[in-house]
Amino acid sequence: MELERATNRSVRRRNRSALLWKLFLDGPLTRQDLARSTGLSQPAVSNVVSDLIDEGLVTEAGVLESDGGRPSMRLRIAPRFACVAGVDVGETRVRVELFDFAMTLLASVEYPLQPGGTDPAVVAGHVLAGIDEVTSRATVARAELLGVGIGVSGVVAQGPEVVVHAQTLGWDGVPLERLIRAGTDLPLHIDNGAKTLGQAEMWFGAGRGARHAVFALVGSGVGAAIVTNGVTYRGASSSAGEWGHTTLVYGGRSCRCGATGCLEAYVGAEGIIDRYRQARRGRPVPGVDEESQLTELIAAAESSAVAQRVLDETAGYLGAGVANLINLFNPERVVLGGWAGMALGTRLLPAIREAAARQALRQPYAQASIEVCRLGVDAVALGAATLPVAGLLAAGGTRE
Amino acid sequence: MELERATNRSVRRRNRSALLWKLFLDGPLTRQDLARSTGLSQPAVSNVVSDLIDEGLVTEAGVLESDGGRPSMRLRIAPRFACVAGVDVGETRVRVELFDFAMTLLASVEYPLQPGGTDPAVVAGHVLAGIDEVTSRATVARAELLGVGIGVSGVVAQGPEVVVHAQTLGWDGVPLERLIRAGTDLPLHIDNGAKTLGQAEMWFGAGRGARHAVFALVGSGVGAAIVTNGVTYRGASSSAGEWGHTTLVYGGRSCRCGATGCLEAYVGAEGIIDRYRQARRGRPVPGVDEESQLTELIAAAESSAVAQRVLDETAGYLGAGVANLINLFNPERVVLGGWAGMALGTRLLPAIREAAARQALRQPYAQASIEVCRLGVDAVALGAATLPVAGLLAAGGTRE
DNA sequence: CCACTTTAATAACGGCGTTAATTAAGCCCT
DNA sequence: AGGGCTTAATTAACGCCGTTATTAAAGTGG
Repeated sequence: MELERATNRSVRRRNRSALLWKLFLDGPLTRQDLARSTGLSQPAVSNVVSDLIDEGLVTEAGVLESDGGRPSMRLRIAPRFACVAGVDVGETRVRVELFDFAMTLLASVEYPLQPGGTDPAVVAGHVLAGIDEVTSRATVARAELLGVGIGVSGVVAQGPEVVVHAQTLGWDGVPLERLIRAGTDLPLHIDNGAKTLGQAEMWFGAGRGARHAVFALVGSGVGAAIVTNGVTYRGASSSAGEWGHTTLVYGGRSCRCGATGCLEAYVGAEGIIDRYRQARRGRPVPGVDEESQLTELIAAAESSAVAQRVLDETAGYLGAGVANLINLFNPERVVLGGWAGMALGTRLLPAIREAAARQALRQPYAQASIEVCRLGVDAVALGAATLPVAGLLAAGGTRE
Repeated sequence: MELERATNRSVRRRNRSALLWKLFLDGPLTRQDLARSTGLSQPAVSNVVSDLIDEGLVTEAGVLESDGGRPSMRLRIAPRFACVAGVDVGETRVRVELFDFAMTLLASVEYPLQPGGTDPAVVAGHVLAGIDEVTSRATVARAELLGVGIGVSGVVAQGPEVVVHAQTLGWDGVPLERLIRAGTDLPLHIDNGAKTLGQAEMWFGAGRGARHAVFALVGSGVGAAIVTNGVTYRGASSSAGEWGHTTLVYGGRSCRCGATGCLEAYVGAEGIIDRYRQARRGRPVPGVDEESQLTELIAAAESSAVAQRVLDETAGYLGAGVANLINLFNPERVVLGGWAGMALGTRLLPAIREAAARQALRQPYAQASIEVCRLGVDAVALGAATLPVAGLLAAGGTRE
């Protein structure tokens, strides 16, 4: 347990934080709303709010209509208070986006990556160039930039210095933080891309309002973000949620991670396409890349029994994988995302639910709804950008 | 996020809680120790401590030697402050234990259960009778009893009223809380037995000092307790950690839960023995119950290649199951427990580690140590008894 | 017995939320 | 237009509680 000590000042910090979170997620709200929902007294709310307004974190935004009685003032997070950058280091591209404090997109750039091995220094260069690019396009000064959040598709090990392991990028122990730090002194928040996407869905998408949710991301790789008690679960070294490499078929297909029977080897885009190829007795699947091949498979399922069977099997594997998440985490919500997950989701959702119902225990299954994500793949950058914001809100709006 | 408001009073409650936890887990300690470790000023510590002493929660316990300077006073949780009862509702017995506030065992009783279907009312009766029995044996008055913690082997769904689903007991939706509540007005804390055992190991056993740990329990059934950030993770309806019914062998052996390929069907005692029986071409395994049959199997492995192979396979399955926990939770520690887990553990640990290393991702695997539990099977009751204590400590020592 | 050291307790101070009482700012009705 | 009513926001008095600075207590060693 090991609680931290509390002082009188920490009371204020905590209440500032509570009001800021509330306004950020549910705003605009009136002082009365805040008092009611937090349980604070009205004077306390007024006091804190007036500080927040003075500091530019919050602004008044028009009065509400009233039918008798003084009309109440709507309060909201000040969009102009600061900006944040969000970066998506994906398998095929680096995408940098700039947001204001209300998470409105101000500008974005994208740098394609060569498939296969990618030089970490090149990626770091793209990140730095991207930040320069979006800030200059939106004419945002360095001082207005609160921080940079970076979502990387791979295992992001937090420690004294963030180190990234990403098989699909050919990275093993890349000190990405150090590489980027060399070019900027902005606060950096580096995290796994699945986790940042989960964060985005949590705040603005299918996760809103849930305390316990699991975001199952299916793309070329397979990962998950686990939100427990409203907070992304990271584990000892921040690599929790590696769902794709859990064993689903003991002794089964070999996976690029070196193990056998991993979920990813069955329901990752590559695995699906490879199973389809095998079902076609080795005939290659038409399409220039995995994305078009998967589209081809889904289209073929309308007429081809073989394609249909492959999809059915995919739903079975995916459903069992989801059932494992439900049994282990007992979430209120399971959200299916990732580009392949979205492509499959709408079509396979009933079959996935059915398979999950078969494999999960009844009680936790009944507690969980299984849905498709709302925000799409670009949400990795949005979620990454929430990291500095979350840090500031949690600290009560004071940059330490 | 939704933080709770903070008031001046909550500062004191929080600091009381911090000092109590510290004393409870690491005591005895001096006021100076407390000030140093919590960061509170010395007067604040003295102030709070003097309240706690007045209220009987803490006692002074002798002075420390000094070589110059006033010797400091050792402080400890007062063992006589209150008592707690811990109950283990297992598959074969109900065990009730009574502890003082320092978790020293004062008395215990055990009531055997008929194998197969068990009447919930009978169990509730045993619990109530057990509480009467241990309190009268230890001559503890009702008012001294802080509460009762109950660990049940099954899914314990927290809600407005606790409901238990336990296949091995033949229970489906049993309102155990209501049944027990009918016979007592003591504060009741009902939880899954694996979780209470994990709690016990966390405070007094193999989990001490870890922030992120997973307790893998293997008995007749298979379960897990997941501790994240020092707190047992419960999920939306408190049924998180149902590791035994995660799919490990897609389409594999059928499990008593109705699904196929569950981990429990392979490494639960029943599953192991059944696999051994099959390997012996159907010849039954000698032994009157699962426990002796498993012992027989382990003994046979010394000379029999068949038995050896069954154990090796068990280690493989178990290792893969542990690898899944490591990939998903990224714990510092994985603790293997349960009666079958302990019987197998010492012998199979190297093979389990090896299998886990094969199936888990390298980075999270390297973060996790895999160990055997320290406290044994009776720790379910001990862990259950910690529940009322944890509640009191978290509330700063005030019964709400 | 006195100098020195370390622990524990007081005292003065300041931050902050709470309740109760005002003040502000609108609607409605005559 | 202007009182009466309602709701929002601010001000005032009060009390809790941790902090720093100071003093008292309780030892050792020469």
